[in-house]
Amino acid sequence: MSSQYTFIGEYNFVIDSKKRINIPSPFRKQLKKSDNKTFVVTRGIDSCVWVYPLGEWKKIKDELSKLSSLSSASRAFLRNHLRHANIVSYDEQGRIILSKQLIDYANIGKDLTIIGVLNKIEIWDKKALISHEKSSSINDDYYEELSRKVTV
Amino acid sequence: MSSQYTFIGEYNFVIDSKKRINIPSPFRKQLKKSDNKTFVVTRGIDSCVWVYPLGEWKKIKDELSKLSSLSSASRAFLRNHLRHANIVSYDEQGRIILSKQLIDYANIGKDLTIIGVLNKIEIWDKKALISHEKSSSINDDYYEELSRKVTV
DNA sequence: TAATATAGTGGTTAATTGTGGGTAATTTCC
DNA sequence: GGAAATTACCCACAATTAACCACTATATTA
Repeated sequence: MSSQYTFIGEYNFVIDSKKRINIPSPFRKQLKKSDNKTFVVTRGIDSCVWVYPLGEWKKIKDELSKLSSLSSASRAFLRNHLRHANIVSYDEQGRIILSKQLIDYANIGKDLTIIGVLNKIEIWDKKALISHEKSSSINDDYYEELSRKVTV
Repeated sequence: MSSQYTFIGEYNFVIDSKKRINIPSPFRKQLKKSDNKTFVVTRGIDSCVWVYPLGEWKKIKDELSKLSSLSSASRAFLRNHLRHANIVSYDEQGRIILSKQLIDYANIGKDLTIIGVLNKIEIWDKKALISHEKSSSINDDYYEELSRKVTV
């Protein structure tokens, strides 16, 4: 199940007073017509925000749809994965709006670092990312994540 | 057989003195013309209220009779929950009215948390949800497995 | 190099959303 | 039946959000 998207590179942007965040133009250009200028944003594993193109998120949704509400573990899992997600479209200028919850979660101040991670985009508070890198093993996390992709 | 509805995200609302509850606007916007601004509300399996768009509800009802794969206990369980269903339409402001029975069942006070769970919507008492999260012990292995499956 | 397009950022205005009430119609109860 | 409570159907409004418009800096093209 290979992704059609290849988001790579790093960008430094700012968030404005209306909580609008620019999605780097090279990323937007990769969106399909069917993505309808729409992303799904949610909590990342570290204190960052994950951004998926709508089409990519639909794959996740399809997996989630298979889970039965009769299982309490499934219910808890669904809740935890869905409640922090938002569907957002970008405006004429290419910006999306982040919810206050996600901004708080990722400790987003003014300066951001946006990173392409293959099929998804990560939004970090600039300082938070730096200290996260220092604090230890960002590389481990990525390898961990990559290993998951290859295994499946 | 995936649903046409994709309710996701979390909203914090209040219930007013007339027991009216606002359905988050992004959820209402997903309703089809044929849903006729109408939901079916019923007891959730956890102590929350489940809300289905009318069309989705009909599908679920139909499916239920075909679900021979489920144990009879599960079917009985589900039927029992579906039995307490009410049909409600939302008013000009987008609010539905909850029956006293459902309010009692879900221990609904003033502050609510509404969560989109794909084809249905859950209404929780805010505090009740928090304590439910704390108390419910999830099977870590299973949870881990799910998250591996879903992480794209 | 001048002209043109694009990308990122900032504002203004108009519409929407969530919440609160009021009043008439309906139901419930004695 | 009539009083009391409940429900349905309106109207109001502050706060938030969405839809535009504008400007600057960089890159591209002729």
